Amino acid sequence: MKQAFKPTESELEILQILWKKGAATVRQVNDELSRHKEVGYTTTLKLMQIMYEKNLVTRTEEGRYHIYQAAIEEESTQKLLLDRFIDTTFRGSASRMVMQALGNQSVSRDELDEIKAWIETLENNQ
Amino acid sequence: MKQAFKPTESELEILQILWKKGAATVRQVNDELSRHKEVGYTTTLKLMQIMYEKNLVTRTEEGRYHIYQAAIEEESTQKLLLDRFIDTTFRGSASRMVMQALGNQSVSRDELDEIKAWIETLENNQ
DNA sequence: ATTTAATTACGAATTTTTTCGTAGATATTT
DNA sequence: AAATATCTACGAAAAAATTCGTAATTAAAT
Repeated sequence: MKQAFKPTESELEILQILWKKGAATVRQVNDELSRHKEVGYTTTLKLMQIMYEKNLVTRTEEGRYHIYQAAIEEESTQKLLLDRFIDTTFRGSASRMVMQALGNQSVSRDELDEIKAWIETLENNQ
Repeated sequence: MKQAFKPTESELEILQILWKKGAATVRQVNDELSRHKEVGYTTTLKLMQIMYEKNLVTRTEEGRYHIYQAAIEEESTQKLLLDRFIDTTFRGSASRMVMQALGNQSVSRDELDEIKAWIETLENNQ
């Protein structure tokens, strides 16, 4: 399945919630969104309808509700966006980006160890 | 220095070129852009004029030309955008993002070693 | 000196993204 | 059963981002 599109920022926020919850109604998504910003119910609804048209999400009718699910995988979407991001922001250099990210103290020692182990795995498989 | 804005995608492309070249005319930027996509001279010009108004770039008049330079630093801009990107795309987990990035074979063995060394430096300084 | 070419300014058109009001349908409560 | 609440559909407005045509200016070429 091809992914012709880039989800917009708002769409991505919604996808995140769906990825986390697995499935949700518009109401649930909107409640979740509302924890971080002001956003009207119909705004979220409309966005999710558009995403449905774009095949970014699927939905099933459950009585009078629509239950939505993400139609694209979290991992492959992340990969797609990551590639694009590295291109546009780091002139294509993944390693420079990684080193920046690691410097930003948001990464704990345990995580650093985990990453180091991961690098070693990669090196051994090459 | 705070950066209230997010440069748009198009603006970022232009900033990249300015960061690389140090300084450039609209013509030079447009030529560079044209290597990857179709884009009219006046389009680039307009974008750069807008960026000038937003103080994303500075310019000096050199005879009849305008010489443009980036007004914001590459590193701090990258940091800002990276943080935002990790938030929106990786639910805030830098390490997950890094591991994705490293898996995407765009990183050579040398770079992996470099990153490993960098991690060790970080760990020793903690 | 005229013509040609290159540059900037300006304004507007176009496209994309985001937001929201209104109406109709269905359930829930009183 | 009337009133109230909740949900979806639809359409349009608003905001943001992108593209480009035209005109004015200046330099370069003939």
